[in-house]
Amino acid sequence: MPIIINIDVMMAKRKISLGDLAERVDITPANLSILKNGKARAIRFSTLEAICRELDCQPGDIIEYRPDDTDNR
Amino acid sequence: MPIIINIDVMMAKRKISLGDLAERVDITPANLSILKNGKARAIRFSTLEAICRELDCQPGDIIEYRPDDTDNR
DNA sequence: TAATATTTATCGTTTTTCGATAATTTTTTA
DNA sequence: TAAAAAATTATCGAAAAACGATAAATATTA
Repeated sequence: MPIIINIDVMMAKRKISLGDLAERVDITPANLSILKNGKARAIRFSTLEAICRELDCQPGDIIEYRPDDTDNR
Repeated sequence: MPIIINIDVMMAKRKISLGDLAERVDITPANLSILKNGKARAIRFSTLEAICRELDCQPGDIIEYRPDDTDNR
């Protein structure tokens, strides 16, 4: 799946742990971990909003589309 | 909800209609319309991927977090 | 105004989030 | 290096939501 989730960089910038971010986003650490590590297949905008709010960033900072090389158009 | 979906700009850039984009993304025009007009509450990464692929853009080009003014942090 | 495109709505099915929880693994710290 | 803490992974069930199919309404275009 060439949608890449990268929350780690912003977390490092904000110096916030997964546990703390989970608490502020109001989601369990287990579920945030799943999302953070690219195991989720979708995301609710309410969750995305909370993450962006707490990390003070844009969706584009944590979600990337990386076309695979076979997909040249 | 301060997550703003803006697919129109990229569609205009690529000169593609909603119907055509829907077909290429393999989703019904009705559902793409819902997504495009901010009526959806979530998105599957598979759908986001297909949209980015067909519009040749990044998630950040079509999804924006706009904090509301009461939300000053 | 007629044709076409888009939006809105409803229903049912399927998918997926997410909580709760526990176990496992990794990382940090003393 | 051993213990503690944090993060990851897994499972189950409930709730939410995507999405298809379809039709109707509205808007746009020719």
